Amino acid sequence: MSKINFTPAVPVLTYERVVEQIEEAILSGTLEPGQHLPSERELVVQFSVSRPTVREALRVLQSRGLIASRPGVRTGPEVLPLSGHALERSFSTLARVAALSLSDLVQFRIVLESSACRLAASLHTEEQLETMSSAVARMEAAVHDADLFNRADLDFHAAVWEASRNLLLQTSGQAVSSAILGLMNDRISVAPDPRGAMEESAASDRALFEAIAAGNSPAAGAHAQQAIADHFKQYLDDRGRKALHALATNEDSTEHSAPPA
Amino acid sequence: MSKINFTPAVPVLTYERVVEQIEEAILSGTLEPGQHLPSERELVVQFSVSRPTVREALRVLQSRGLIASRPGVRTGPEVLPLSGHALERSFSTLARVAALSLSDLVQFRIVLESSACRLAASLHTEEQLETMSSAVARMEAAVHDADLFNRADLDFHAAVWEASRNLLLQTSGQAVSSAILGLMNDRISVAPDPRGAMEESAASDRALFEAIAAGNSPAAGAHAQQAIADHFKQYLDDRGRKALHALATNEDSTEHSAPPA
DNA sequence: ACACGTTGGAAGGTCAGACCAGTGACAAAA
DNA sequence: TTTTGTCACTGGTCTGACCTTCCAACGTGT
Repeated sequence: MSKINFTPAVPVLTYERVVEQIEEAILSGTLEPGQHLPSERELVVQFSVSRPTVREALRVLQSRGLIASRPGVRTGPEVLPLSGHALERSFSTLARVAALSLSDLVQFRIVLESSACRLAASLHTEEQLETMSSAVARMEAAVHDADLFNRADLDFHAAVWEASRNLLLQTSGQAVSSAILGLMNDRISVAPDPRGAMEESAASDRALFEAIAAGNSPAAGAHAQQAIADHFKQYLDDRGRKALHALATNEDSTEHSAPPA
Repeated sequence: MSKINFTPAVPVLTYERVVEQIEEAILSGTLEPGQHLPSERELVVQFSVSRPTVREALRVLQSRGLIASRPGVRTGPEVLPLSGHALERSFSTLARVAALSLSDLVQFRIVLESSACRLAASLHTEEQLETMSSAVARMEAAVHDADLFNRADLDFHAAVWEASRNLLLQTSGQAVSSAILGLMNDRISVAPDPRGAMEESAASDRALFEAIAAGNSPAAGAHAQQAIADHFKQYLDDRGRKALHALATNEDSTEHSAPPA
């Protein structure tokens, strides 16, 4: 009556064991970002495997964004700081294959960013508020220069993400934003009315900033949702628009300060 | 004074070009899940590169969850259906390194799952409602059997994710849930009071189900948030608890139906 | 005619050894 | 001191080989 459950005796691939050991060393902090792995030939000796095996392992780690290697550098492959790069690629891949899901992607971003804004309103520091304030000011001053404007816009949103104090939310949000940008660039390239769009965008970011600064979480969340929905409305399908009502914080909370039409 | 700008003549790695071509074929649908790539030796001929190069490319695609290869099979590497596996790994990796972020992970799940419940309340189909209903009933009938109970619990949540009608939300949510489970297993293994916990869990899922069935999005979102916060309260840090108030739908919307204490 | 064991070839996994094109530190030359 | 050239070593790629595993076709025996 003993409940022994034998586990399948799956063969363990050699390169996988190399991956595991190196990954463990990186994730556990034994190898910190900026440090370097031994050279491939040295790893061959240490793991007692052949160079192709080591290289396959390094390729896998590379594709996971954990290391980077360049030919000629004498210090060996470098351990990278952990980034959302792999996460972003996963989002893009999923978005591309899941049929017609730019709408889903936008909806997802609304969920993430409005939550981040709620959190930011509640948890922000003075310093982060400074950063946001300066970024919004730079946006308003740069409606004539799309390049400067976009940079300030990115800075503002980055500050909001950071103020949410949730690294996972921050990384996922930025990854999904990048994924949206990437897919949009594949379909449409220019905005019809740059100047007007920038002014609208700056105004909505200003309103969002003030809600965050005031610590008004529901208003901040509502503003973020409205801003994203306006900005990407051409990409939302019927279901996406219907979903907005379900996501609205409460029956009428989006109306206590009308955003610019 | 001409403005010629030479672009950097970066070397393009051979295996990367192989990856790009195969990935493009898969993502564009030319190669569908279940189909097979040519064998490694055949790819060597088609790409005019050596076998190690082909193998490195295949390893990368494999680590991205796009293909799978087994020795001996005569049909070549198989194209896999796209899954959130890579996404889940990304979440787990991020969660593991971002210091002490089980709290962040739980917070993130609250954001995703409460949004999914809001959407599910608004967009569910009759069939999905059936599935949820049956799953909740099975949970209530299985408080004596942890195994059966957990399976029904998973079924219920899977149905909710599916009813959100957002594949990205669904995949991310399930990925983050799996990541939480994985990390919890590393830290603590048994619940102190299985029976009581199961009854509580069943009751809160029942309440959640009724809110969804009634199409009450705010209530569904609030129930989900409360349920997850209760279930993982031991993993939430101070900031996480404070954040709950910011995420609460509105000043008092969580109180119009008191969840079980 | 059917079922069953055998077997050969093809697949992926691994290895050893080699060459090339970069890199970077150091020494020689201006 | 600054520039230039050298050279050892790196990663990128290739060749060719061997092993184990798998599967399909074959040839048995019933």
